[in-house]
Amino acid sequence: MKYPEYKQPLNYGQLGEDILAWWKEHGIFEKSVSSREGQPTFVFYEGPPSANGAPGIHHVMARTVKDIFGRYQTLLGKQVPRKGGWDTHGLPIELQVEKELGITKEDIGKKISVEDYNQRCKETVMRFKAQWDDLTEKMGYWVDLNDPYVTFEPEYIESCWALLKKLYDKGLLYKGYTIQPYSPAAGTGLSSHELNQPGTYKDVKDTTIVAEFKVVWDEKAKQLFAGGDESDEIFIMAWTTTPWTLPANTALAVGSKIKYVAVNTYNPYTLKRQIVVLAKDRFTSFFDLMGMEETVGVGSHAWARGIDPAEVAVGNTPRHFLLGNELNEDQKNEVLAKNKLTVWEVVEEFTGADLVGLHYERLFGQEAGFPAFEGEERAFRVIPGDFVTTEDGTGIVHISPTFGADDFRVAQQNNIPALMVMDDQGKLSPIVDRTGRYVTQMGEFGSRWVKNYDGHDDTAADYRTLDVDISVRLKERSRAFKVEKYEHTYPHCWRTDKPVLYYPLDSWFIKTTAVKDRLIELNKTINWKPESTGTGRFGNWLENLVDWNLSRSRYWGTPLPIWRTQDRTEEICIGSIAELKAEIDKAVAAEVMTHNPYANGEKVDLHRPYVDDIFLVSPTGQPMYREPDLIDVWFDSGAMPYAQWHYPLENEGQFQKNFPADFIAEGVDQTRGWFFTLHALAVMLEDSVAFKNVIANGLVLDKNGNKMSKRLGNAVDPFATIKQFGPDATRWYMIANAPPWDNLKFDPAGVTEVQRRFFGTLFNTYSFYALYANLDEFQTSEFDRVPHAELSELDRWVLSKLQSLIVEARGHLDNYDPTKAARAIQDFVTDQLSNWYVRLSRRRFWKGELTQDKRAAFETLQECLVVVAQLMSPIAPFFGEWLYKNMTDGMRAEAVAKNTPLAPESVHLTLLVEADLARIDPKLEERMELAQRISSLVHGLRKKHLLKVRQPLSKILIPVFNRQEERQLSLVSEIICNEVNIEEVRAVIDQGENIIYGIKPNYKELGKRLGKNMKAVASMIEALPSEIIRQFKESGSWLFILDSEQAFSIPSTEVEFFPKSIVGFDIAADEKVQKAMKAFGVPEWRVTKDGPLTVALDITITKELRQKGIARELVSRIQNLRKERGLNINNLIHITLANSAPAELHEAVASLGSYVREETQTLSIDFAADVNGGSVLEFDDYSVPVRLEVATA
RNA sequence: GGGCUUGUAGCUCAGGUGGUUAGAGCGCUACACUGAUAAUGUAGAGGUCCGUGGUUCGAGUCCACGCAGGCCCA
Repeated sequence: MKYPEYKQPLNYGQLGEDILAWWKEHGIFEKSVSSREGQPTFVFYEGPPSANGAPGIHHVMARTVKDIFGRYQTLLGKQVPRKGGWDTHGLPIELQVEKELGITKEDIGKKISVEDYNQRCKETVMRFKAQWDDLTEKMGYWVDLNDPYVTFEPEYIESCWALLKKLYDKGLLYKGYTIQPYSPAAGTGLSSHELNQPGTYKDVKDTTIVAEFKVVWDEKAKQLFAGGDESDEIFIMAWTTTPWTLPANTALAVGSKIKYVAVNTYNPYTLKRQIVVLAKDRFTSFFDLMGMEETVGVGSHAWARGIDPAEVAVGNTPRHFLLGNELNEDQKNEVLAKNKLTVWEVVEEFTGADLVGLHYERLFGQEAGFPAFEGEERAFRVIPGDFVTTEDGTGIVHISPTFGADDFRVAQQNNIPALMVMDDQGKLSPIVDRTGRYVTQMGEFGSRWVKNYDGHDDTAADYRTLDVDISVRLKERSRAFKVEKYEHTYPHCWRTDKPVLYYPLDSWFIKTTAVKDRLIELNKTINWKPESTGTGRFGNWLENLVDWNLSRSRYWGTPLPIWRTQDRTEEICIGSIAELKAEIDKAVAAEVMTHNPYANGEKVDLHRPYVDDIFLVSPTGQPMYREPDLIDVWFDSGAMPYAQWHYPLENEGQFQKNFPADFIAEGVDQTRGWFFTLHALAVMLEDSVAFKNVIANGLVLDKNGNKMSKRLGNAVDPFATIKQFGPDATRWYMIANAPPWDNLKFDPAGVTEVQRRFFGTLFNTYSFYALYANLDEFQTSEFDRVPHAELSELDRWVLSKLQSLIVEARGHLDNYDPTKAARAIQDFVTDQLSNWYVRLSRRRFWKGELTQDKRAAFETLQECLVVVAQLMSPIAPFFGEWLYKNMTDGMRAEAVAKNTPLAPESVHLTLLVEADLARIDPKLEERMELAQRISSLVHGLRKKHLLKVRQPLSKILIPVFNRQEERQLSLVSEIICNEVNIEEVRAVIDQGENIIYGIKPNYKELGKRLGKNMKAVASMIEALPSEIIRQFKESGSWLFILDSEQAFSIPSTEVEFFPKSIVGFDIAADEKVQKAMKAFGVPEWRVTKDGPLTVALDITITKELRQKGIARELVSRIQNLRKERGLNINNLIHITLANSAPAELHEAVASLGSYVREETQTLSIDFAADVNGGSVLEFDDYSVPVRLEVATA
């Protein structure tokens, strides 16, 4: 059986399709799982994509990463089940449906029933499934598409319910509130989508206030204001555009790194002396520098004309000597002469972190008739807030946890209570009710509207907003620093045009904070690629964890399985369909429901609206209604380890076997999505990680680094790409070009390059092998091979490199670094295998009979190709398969009969070779590298001095340091000779005085020991004359005296010696001198060096060499002629050259004719007067007519 | 605004623990080679290693502060 041969260029797209068809026909994917039955499992979780849009090129990237490790682990012998999945719920689908129907959320239940709406969602969500499946196949992503989990199926939802109930039973599911945009006028919450409608943000003029919060003079305050005492009234200033939230204030937030100052000054309204605290950067917004230009700091001060500091100096501590407590009328006018305060003195400076922990007095306390509240003792503290800036205000933010999302979050993190009061029904509520007015308990402001929600004529002269009244009260009490109208943009309800409030609305939560420490602890056991995503992005997220808000007020999703009585005293969490049915039966019995809709085994749909029509009955006989929320879709996907098996309702064994995952991979944008929900649920439900290894891959951008979008037209079509370049080049490019976790700039030119450089080279190498193996009708066998010890130096070298490659590639893949693996494979194939091994071995493949040496060459190359096929197959599954099959199909029958490693019909069913460490020979690899470097240097010399490679030269001379190096060199000298066409490599060993050395300090060693004296000593070393260098080298150390003071003995290990010249010729010698010497028969040398390696080339061309050169020229010309004529490699020919050829050609044929004939498959070379009808051979200096005749066989 | 991340040749990327000449591939230019030939070899041009400070005898590498791009969060 012959090795298949192919025409150039290979059609890679077609190759992909052919292999795909073959896989399908032979069920290779199924076999790759079933053939590993009983072996250890490698668990992989598929992060479910949503099929409501067409797949893009970035999906090819993400799925290549996933696919690589499934295939790789299969090669290692593990069983890798890959259950596919679809994410089907969520807002994007709802929005798409609404867009297509031309409706809004408002219309649901009116223009369209919830039932029809959800039906439409269900149809929409799988619309692109066929395209997805198609891409999955074509790109070679192996995942089970026949039995995927689908999140909208009743069994899946039921599992989610069961898990929710588990959490509920553990007390981890509770109802609380979050701060959301709320329209009191419409009485409804607004989604961020609604808030982003055009025209909702409007410019409005509001009363704003810089309020003053009085610091409590406790230990912390004493520490911070060391120079002050209790009589100094110290205030923290905070600005707000919503003064109505001030009575709900419970904390003040500062930026930890922001600098703050305390300023001794006067209250602008009451003119009482006071110390105020604000951000240093905001100082000049409130205080006039009075002509000072320097930056303010402690001790900076200014006072207005007419105020003599001595006159007012009655302060009782040294810090306050400038300002007195009272001002006379003139002074008051001075202080207020400008919009900013003109009398001030900076007394302290600190960072926000210093301020944290200060206590202050409640602005509207019980003494003023405002209500007490729960947790009050924990309130009124300064806390850090990451959102604090110094762009406006005072650099200190007033926190009211009930009326701001940041406020709420930062309060929760710092254990700050919200100010809640009991409403009429005995329920805790914020100080503003749902209609937008203060609750009655709010003292003098009770029942006031916080904004104009009741339709007052706000242009009337007597109209006073609550904001204004609160500000007036604060001014009177010396608690206001600045009150002014301020224009800013503020969101408004798109339906009522009234201002939106940020308001606490009911929500269900999972108490993730209860397991925060465990989440953090277990996260540390996860192998994140890249590590920084785990420690940084994910780790920080866990450190700042808040409870998981599950509630979504939507239609298409998993409903919350909780039913409650109207008075909220009784509730039930349903954990299964069976339980639901049982509860319905009870409800029917109690006549809460008329009948059980599931009684007769009808198909259960747990979506809305069906579940909303189910009413249950409480133990006390009250009817119970379902909490109307849906749950966060991220719960769906985070629940897939359980719900994909319908666990915990069944399949416990399946679940246990597949939990946790060994490996998952998704985009880095999933960090707080899927990665988190998987982790959170696993920790809460199983006290375990959900995945042990994870790759968080980056984005795929266009070639200019811009995000791809259909709108911009720069999106790359994955189908077209795969068709054009084939799946393998596409995958290989994506993996080899940049690590998956970096963003990839997708440039089709890069795919072309990969195709040419890597796949093209590999294909050429295969074609080369196939061509000559077929000519010799050679077929490798797994047995009966040339013993390793009898292989040539080059064979053993490439096999050593191959073993090193196996070690390296496996190591990288074990470490989840496919990029390094791909690059290592690529470098081996292009640089080592093709450009060195094959190039230098070509003759062995085509020359003569099938000798042992030729067999050795075939077997070596065969082994390399088969191993490369295996190693590359996880990344380039189609080409790897193609190469494997081409290389081994002819051996299959025997392999199957003897059950050898090559028995599997597909590379993806094989077991990956282990490196044979005994075949790794570091010395051999080292000397081959030496040969490569020397060859490169000689090529360089030839090029520089216009000496064609075809012209043989007699020798090169290489100085070596010792016998060991000499031996290394001698072992590869033949290879060097062949490669650069010279006849001898001569090593010159240091024997006495024949080599002159240069010297270079080893800065690393020297610097370590000498420190700052290093430079001086180094320059002394460099200045050493060559006689001293020789003595230094021989004695092993040398003494250097610095400034006649310090002596340093430098051992030879701290310097490097290198051969500078060899006695007999000199690197530095002028070429003219050399030419003169040539006249006296001295060989002419050309010398070059690279680091410690020096090469001298004898460029003398003797008559004999000249003849050999001509013979080679002749061979080359005849070969060209053969090719021109389209002759086959095994055609024999006769050559007739014109008599007119120069004498040297006659002589060359006479002396080297047999060599020429052998090289060119020529039976005879003759000279004749007449070669009519022939061609012309063009030599450098002349041309010769020639006639070529094909010998008849 | 915060967290994370990236910034090295025209382009895509390498550059353990700091060490004095910063590399590769592609592209470009020139030359060479020619039974793997739409391949290959050699050489050349091409760099403020994002910037500014600092640590150090010595910084692409370590530290601080910035700038620019990206992602997530607000």
